[in-house]
Amino acid sequence: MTYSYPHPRPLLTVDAALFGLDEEDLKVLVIKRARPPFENRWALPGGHVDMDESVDEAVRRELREETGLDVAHLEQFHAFGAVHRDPSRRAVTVAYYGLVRLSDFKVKASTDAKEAVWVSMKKLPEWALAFDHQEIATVALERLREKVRRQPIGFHLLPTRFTLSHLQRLYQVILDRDLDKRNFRKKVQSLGVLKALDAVQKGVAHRAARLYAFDARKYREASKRGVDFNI
Amino acid sequence: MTYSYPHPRPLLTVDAALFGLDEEDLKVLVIKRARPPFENRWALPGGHVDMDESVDEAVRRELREETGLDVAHLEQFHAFGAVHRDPSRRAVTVAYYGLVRLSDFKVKASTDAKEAVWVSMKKLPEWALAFDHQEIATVALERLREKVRRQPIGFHLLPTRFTLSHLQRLYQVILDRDLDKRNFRKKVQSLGVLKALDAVQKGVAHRAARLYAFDARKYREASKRGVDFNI
DNA sequence: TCAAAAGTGTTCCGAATACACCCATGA
DNA sequence: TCATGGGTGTATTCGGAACACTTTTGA
Repeated sequence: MTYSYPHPRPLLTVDAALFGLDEEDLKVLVIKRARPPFENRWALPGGHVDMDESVDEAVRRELREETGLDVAHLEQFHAFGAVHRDPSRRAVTVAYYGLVRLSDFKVKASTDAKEAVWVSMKKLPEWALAFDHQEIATVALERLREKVRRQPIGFHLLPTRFTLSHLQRLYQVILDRDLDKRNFRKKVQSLGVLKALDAVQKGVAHRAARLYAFDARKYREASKRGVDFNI
Repeated sequence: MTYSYPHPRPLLTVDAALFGLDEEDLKVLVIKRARPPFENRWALPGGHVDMDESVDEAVRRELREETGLDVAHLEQFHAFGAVHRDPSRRAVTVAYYGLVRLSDFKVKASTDAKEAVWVSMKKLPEWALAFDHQEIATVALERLREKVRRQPIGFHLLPTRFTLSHLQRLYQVILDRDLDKRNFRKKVQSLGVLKALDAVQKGVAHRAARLYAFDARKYREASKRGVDFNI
């Protein structure tokens, strides 16, 4: 069965730069391609847009199929449409970035056959990603940087219970600069989207820090009246 | 001649919300469709992406063909991919917004056969645009609002020589709120991207205002070190 | 002389920044 | 007892916001 059209059509795909944070760095998920073009090379997860699904649905389906992940925050940011970005055919891709809790992912990864690796954004060039995927990931990070200063979406990268130091480290890694501890705590607590828990860290070789959780209800309220997270 | 593929492919199009400012309001350009679907209805300019051009090139070509315009600032902002956004076929569009100097356009419009109208953004619903074009125009304006606060791209909507009151009005119309005259002048002049000309308005029934021009060289310098136009 | 818009400074307030020490805990 | 990170407050600076009157010009 083939499908014919009076004019040639570019292939329409979706790709996603999924970000995760571990002890080391901000990571992006790449998977090994099973098929040409770029067979056995590393690429961002993604695939074709089918006729009976929206573009947003397509990227969620592909992520489910290729990573088994449900992504906390997924956002379209740019369409990449250079003529030869895929050397083997004309393909235009709509790109998304997503935030993943790495603590969740580690479990699911073991149940999935696909070869998937979290790569430090700093080391991305060494991986020589397929297509224009390095550019896509780089632009994705730029957009995440902008977004994270307007909305506290960074929470989605952390475990559900986290310390203020974890949160500060998250912003330092994304923004690639140091933040003052006292000012950061003042600011983040003034947003009123954190819930202090009656619990502290366990198993650390120093004073245990209080645990906090992201309060989704307070956040939605705050979102409406406009959150300013310009740290 | 037809073109066949092993899987069905959505049609890929581009559309542009071109903004212009006149004495009355912020306007968006709509053109009357010559062909189905939505024949004789109003729609944003746009069309198919050809195989031998990038998506960015496609939108510029379509604008040239349909409006004869060269657009000062043109920026991709979102891909719209709902399944039934085009009721007659599966089509995904990459949307752009652009800024046009209406003073220039008026000349060119007369040399062009196409039926094109500048519609006030406030009256857009009355025009019942084809497809999801009203949504596209609305989102475009939201993005323009955000952008105009980070980069002084608004200049592209004004004649090359303008008064500070013109500029203030521009921002008031885009942001849909009043601005304080003294604060606005302080702020915009502190950006250092304006060049005061040795000329004043002519033919006004009140004190003539000084004319200014946008200084592209100073702007590029300012852009590099990061412009903050948070008025 | 009147109407209409041009042009111009100061005060106040809130937010961002800079900055250093003691505390609790487990090893 | 020591190493490690947790936790806390104040003073200063800067930018944003509020605010009203005089000047110039053509009709």
